[in-house]
Amino acid sequence: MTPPAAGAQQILGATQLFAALDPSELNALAARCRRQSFARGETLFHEGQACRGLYIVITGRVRIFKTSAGGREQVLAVEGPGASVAELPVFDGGAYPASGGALEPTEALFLAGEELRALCLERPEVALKLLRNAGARLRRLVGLIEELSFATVRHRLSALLLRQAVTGRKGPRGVVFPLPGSHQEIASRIGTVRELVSRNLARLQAQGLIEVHDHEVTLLDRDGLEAELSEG
Amino acid sequence: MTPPAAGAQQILGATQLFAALDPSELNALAARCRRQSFARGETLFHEGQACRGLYIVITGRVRIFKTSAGGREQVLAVEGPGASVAELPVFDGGAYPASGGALEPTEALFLAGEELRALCLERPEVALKLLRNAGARLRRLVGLIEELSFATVRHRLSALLLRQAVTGRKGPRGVVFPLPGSHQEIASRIGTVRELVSRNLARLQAQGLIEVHDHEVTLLDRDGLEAELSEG
DNA sequence: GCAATGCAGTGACTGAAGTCACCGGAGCGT
DNA sequence: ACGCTCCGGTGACTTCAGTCACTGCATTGC
Repeated sequence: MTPPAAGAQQILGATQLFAALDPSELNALAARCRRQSFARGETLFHEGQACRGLYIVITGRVRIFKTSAGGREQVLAVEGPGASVAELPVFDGGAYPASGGALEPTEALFLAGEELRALCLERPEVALKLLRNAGARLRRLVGLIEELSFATVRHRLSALLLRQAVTGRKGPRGVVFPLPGSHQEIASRIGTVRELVSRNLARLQAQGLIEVHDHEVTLLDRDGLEAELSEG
Repeated sequence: MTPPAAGAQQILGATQLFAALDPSELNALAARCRRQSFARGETLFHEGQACRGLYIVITGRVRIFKTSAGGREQVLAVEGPGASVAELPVFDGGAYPASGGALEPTEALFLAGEELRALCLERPEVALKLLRNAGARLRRLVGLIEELSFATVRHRLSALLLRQAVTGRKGPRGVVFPLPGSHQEIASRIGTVRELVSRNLARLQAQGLIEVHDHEVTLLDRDGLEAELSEG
């Protein structure tokens, strides 16, 4: 809960949400933000808490997740620098629908709900950006539903790896990229448990589609992995 | 594709989205809508089509669904009179993320995307309403993800019945309400197949929790059914 | 009346998902 | 060095989900 940061207006101006605002508006907005720091693993907000406002990620990554009665977690989204988190519950007045936690040491700006609503009335462009964001978010959630409903764990894992591969660098035997977290974390992203991630990674490796060392994946056979997605 | 209907402004004024507009604005908006009719089972729009605009349901019900490669369907939402459908893809410029079909003979107003965006800039309250709607929609999708990820078919079916029960009337032996569609339709709502709906309904009946005749369900033991939700 | 169609029930089976228990290694604090 | 915790791997097992095949029943249309 540090005081409004110097430089907050630059940060805000760099987010796509507020890019349309002019410097004086950014200044006014920045004055209303609080800068907050979170350690790795720390929680920004809990599912069920009344929603006070939204967070804008400056550095680090935030994961949004649900927890089951049995302790399993399902990740709904992972947001990095420049993204905003929990803008939507701000508008329907309810509680946070899920929890938000820092995957890494994270800096964020917090903006109270009223401020954002007031800004939307004053500058409708901001509301349009929010709606655009909401649309994108909706798409991703629908994609997750599709995967959970239609695809096996192996499918979902393959799809995750292929998505991750676009961030990778080219190696001698294929694209190389880091595993997106521990097996546990991967499991909670694709809606399963640790053991199945381990087994399915082993299986994909046995099929010669990928190779895993440490936490580095080499994509040996992209077409083969893509074929995993279509078959039963 | 009938001409702008007389009475369209009354219909629009009755939706929560446009309730804030005054009569002259409603009139202007109504002039821009097209009234469309759909037979039971007819498709309003297909997943993947470029999104041209949104629909406002007048009468009937519309289901939003995804189709898998194997032909299975997953229902994302069912919207009735007064609700709007596909407002979100209007704002992020992409294709419809899912298909929309009429569950019953349905009348709807179609409003082109540009009109809605223009209205949002002119009357930011409308944008706020849209954001509120989006929040509610998000909540429902997150709830679906939670169910798919954590709950068994029996859980999901029990939850659906309990949700449905609030619309029922009181009978001599418990609340009575209609099954929400065929087994096939229920299956696509809770993300499974016909046979499992049949079996699980039979099982709940054998446990004495419900009774099904024709398409009428009698909820005999609400607490027992709620207990299904919490256990493994 | 008779095919055609769509809906519901059920038995048998297969394969996927998840659980439990246990092992071994890496990193950390004391 | 020691214990602690977190992570990964694996075998054995149970339960759940989904598929296939077939039956019967009602509706509809010719």
